[in-house]
Amino acid sequence: MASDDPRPLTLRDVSEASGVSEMTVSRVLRNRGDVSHATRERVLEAAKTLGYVPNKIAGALASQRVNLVAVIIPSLRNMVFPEVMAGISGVLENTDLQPVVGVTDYMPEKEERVLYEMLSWRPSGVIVAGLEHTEASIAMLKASGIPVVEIMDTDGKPIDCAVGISHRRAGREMARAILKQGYQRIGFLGTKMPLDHRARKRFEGFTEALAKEGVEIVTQEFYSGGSALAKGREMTRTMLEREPELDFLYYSNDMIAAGGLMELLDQGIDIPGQIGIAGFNGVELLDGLPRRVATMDACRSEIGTKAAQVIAARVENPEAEIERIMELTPRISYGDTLKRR
Amino acid sequence: MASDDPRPLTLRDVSEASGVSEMTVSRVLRNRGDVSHATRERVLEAAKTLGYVPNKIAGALASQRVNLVAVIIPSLRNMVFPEVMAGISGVLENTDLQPVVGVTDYMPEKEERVLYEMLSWRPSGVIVAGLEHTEASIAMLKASGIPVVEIMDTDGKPIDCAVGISHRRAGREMARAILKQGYQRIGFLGTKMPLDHRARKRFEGFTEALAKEGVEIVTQEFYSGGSALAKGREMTRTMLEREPELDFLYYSNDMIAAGGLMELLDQGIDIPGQIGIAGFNGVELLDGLPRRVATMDACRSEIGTKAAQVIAARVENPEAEIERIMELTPRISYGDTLKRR
DNA sequence: CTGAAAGCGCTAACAG
DNA sequence: CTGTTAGCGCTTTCAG
Repeated sequence: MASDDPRPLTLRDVSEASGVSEMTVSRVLRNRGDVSHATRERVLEAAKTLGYVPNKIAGALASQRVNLVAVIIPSLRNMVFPEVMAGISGVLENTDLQPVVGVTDYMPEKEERVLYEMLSWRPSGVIVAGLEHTEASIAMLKASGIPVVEIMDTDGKPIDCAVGISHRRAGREMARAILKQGYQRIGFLGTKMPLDHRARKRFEGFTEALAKEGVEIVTQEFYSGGSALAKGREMTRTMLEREPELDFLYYSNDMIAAGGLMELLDQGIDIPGQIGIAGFNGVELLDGLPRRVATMDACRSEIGTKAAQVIAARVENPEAEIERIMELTPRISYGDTLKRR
Repeated sequence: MASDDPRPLTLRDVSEASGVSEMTVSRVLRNRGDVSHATRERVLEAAKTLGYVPNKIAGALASQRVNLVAVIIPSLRNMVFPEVMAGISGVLENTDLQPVVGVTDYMPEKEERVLYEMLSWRPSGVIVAGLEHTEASIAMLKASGIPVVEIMDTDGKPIDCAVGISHRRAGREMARAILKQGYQRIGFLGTKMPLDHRARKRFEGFTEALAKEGVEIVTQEFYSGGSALAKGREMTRTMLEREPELDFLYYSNDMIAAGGLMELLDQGIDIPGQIGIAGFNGVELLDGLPRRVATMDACRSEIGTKAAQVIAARVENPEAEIERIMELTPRISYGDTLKRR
């Protein structure tokens, strides 16, 4: 323990120290209602010297208001989510709302637990990644009566409202861009994550758009765990050994694409002439690589920003109109690894 | 709103629905005290069909117990911190404690605000990065009467206790290793972050150990913002143009070291013969690079684990002995970029 | 095994 | 401008 005083300070202590009623002390500390300058100073002085920190638990219970926004995401290790968080924080910093993060590790049951835990603090709103949840999670969210924004994905039916991109469309567009440049023998490299619905949807959109042009993926490879860069490299090597005729590699994220780039360069393969590659996310990291890998921006920061704005607006005015689906449009960045005529 | 019922459910609703007193319902829901099987079933049934989520705010106020651990870190964008978080979560998942993250952006005043905000929820413990805090922050932590673990750094005086590594020592050891391999004309590349005390301490330890052998850094370069990989590359190019005679580059983190590696390889420089390089942190990302960059493990995960264990133990038993400074010992990984005789 | 009463520390709603 | 009175929804404590 940093101190041995067993009892934390209360409003009453400040009240006694300053000779002002608890109620007035409370007013001063919250900047609510009119308080004379003199009293205010006395209270502030007393609070400061005592080192009083208000008890939000009691405050929240009494006022029935909690300035917390629950943010539920699959992981913090994937840079995508910290970037979304940054967008959210940026907006909430200008309000009196505060984000609280929960991590699900892509597990629906864990999401359910985290959600239950979070909702039991009666937050003012929830931002949750994805549109796929357990029935119980959906029931809880619906019953909570607070604004819920599902983020990152718009391919599905939101509980309340959604901000994101269509991953199916993203996959389709990348497929079209690749075909348009004349690539024909395409391999896919991704994560072994049945529960990463967004990756799955991109894959589905991708194969679907290829199929429409009569093209099929030649081969595919999936990984899980480990350094994404190393895995991207390994999978690329394996895949090329098996299918030397490939002329394009589509990676489900930029990190493995970067690993693939390393491998191809090592092998002295001409990019994008002999083989083209593309990833997904538009991560900043790519900037320093020997080639600018083609990718598609996932609009991470905008999604965070928009989601937080929606929550803030709804908290401000619960009657506000709601737009069910806010779809952002990612753009392809061709870089140097997807040839352009 | 996901629902239009204005009033969230209370224990009383479950009590009425099940015909059992609120007190007994509370017992069932918390698994406390003996309740007959029959009553328990009735209560659980009622709670489930109603979709009741307990109100922790009220519970915490009444019981004077909050199962939250405040974790205060400078940033989520630097992979180091998510990894520490993972260590913390891993331990806390087996307790009834829950981490709540606050981000300071390396700003002492923001740390103070975040801390105030967090402490006002009366958490059971605090884990905070670094040993440098504002006076007010220190006062708050001391007055809180809860366990405080300062992490990542042990070069200084902890408020309560600390778990980390000595960055000064880390810098010194790397300097010795470099000198020992015969490198003499050394450049330093780092972040322009006066407030990143750990980076500063590493730098100080580094130059100090060089000085002891009569060696001085030939040149240095600092960056801020942008893609670390790209910056590492740029700084390296700039530095080599200015000082072509350099034979070693010490980078303050692995990302910029990786960027540097890219640049050196591009220029066809022999690594580690003509120029050796080293970074810091031991990030997983390095695994996929064309060369294994020399680095030093920052013990990120262990720090998180240990810190959480300390908190859990102290919450369990507030009288427990405390070890003021728990210093972990990072090891140099030579990789392929720091020659070994 | 179950229930009734009394708060936890704060704020809403009134009175002055 | 300041104070008083009732709770917020739960748990603690003590009686059955």
